[in-house]
Amino acid sequence: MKEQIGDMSVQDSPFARKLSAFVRLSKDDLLVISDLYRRRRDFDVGSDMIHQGQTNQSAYVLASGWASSYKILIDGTRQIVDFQIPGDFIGLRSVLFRTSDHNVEPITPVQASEVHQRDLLDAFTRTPRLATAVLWAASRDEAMVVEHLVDLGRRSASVRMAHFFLELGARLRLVGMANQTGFDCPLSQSLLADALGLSAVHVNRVLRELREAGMLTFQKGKVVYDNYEALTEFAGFDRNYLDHNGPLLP
Amino acid sequence: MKEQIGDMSVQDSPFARKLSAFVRLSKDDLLVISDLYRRRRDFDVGSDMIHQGQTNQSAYVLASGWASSYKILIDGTRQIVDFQIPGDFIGLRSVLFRTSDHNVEPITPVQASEVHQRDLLDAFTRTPRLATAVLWAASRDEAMVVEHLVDLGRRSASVRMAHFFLELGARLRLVGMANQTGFDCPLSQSLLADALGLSAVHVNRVLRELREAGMLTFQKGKVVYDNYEALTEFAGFDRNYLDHNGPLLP
DNA sequence: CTTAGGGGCTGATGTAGATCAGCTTGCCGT
DNA sequence: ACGGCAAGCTGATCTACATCAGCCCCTAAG
Repeated sequence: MKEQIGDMSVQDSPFARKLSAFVRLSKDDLLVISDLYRRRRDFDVGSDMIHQGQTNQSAYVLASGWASSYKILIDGTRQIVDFQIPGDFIGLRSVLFRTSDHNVEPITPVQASEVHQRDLLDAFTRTPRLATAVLWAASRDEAMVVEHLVDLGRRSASVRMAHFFLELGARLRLVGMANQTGFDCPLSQSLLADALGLSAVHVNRVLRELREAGMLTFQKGKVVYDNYEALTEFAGFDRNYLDHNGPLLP
Repeated sequence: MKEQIGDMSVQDSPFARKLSAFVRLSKDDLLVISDLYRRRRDFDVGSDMIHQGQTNQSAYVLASGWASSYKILIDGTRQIVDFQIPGDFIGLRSVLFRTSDHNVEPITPVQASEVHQRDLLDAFTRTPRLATAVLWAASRDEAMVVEHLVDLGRRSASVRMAHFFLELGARLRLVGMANQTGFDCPLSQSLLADALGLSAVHVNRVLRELREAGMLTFQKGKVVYDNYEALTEFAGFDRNYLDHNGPLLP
């Protein structure tokens, strides 16, 4: 049971797969990971996984389902910082800082492995490569946040939207949940609004715009790339911005 | 010479000081750091330290001066992601990803220690605590980027500006370059504009607004908090958002 | 079957901030 | 001792998006 996650072995879990992409992990490393991985938990929509201000929080690795991490402002509005999909690490900062600076909420029912602070830090000292791997993963997340920052600062609503769906598609493809033609997407228009810094009304109009321009359709929980070429062109999307050419540590 | 940086010992360098704040570092750890720290380089305004797309970049630790990291868009506009002040790590992502996803440019003449990719990764395997420390520092940077994201997504220009100067002041205070009354600030209004996602014209008006409201004055390279209380209130600034209550690893 | 609530959708109106245009000041090089 | 040029500053106009208001449709609960 220790090396098995549901019916797949550790090496095949999205998380280990993602880490292996940039730091080659030994059998021992994988064992340490599988140990971290033991505790499975389920969350329903509406029950926060992590929330702002709370201390001594665990982190999680998402096994299935989608989540969103966000911040609430004094005036009640919120800004979604990112969506999490299977394989993503959740709440790393709330572990490292001891008190969480953001919320994480399931968008669909979620299965996740709980990782305790102590276990994580122990694992780092025992297997330094893992620490490097997690640093890498954290940096990749930061790169995405930076890209979102640029979106909000300097791109128009429609370009922003296009960029968002291209990035999301690229991420989902890495875990086999999307292909060139599109993907299933459980996000509502108001979630999109909170992520893109727009009003829900405007999200609706922009989606129509993209649809009528024959570039992308998002309806009934499905995203379809009607013209991938035109869309990447329109968004100025760097198509290999999530590829990082091979393992860093051999 | 090895344990001395200029005229101060390693433990006193802003970088080591920052890291020590959250991971207690042994004498050995400090030695490894001082070794990383050897290579000193100077940069003038106008000569990029790091630029987008370039591979096999070094990282740097800023010893003196200010820098800005930014991205350029296809249409020529740019978005500044963050400013770096002494003690800050620069270009970590460009080392971990092997090719840089952003630019870094000095704002004032800069002195920095160059850190080679190999040395950094070696240091991680030799002293796992250092890896954890750097992970922590990277996460702290991410937290700031997230805060900027919220700024751009959901805060008005004036609140954004107020928040920016409060955060900057807090960071500068950590390295002894500011106090409660204000600090020296080499940023131009158009740099502010590129950082806050505004036009230079609007930055000017917002600065006037804050000044006339008696909250903050930024003129002739000096920031003065005219009414710190009112300002934090106005910005909804969490005054301990960069404190992370003591070392993570004892 | 009826209703209540959430998501999507649309038109009308309002506004924060961009853009354009120009003017002033200080600074740097010749 | 003068031109050039970046930084700051200001007024007038324009526009991308928000806000407000209301409709339809679907599902879930009574």
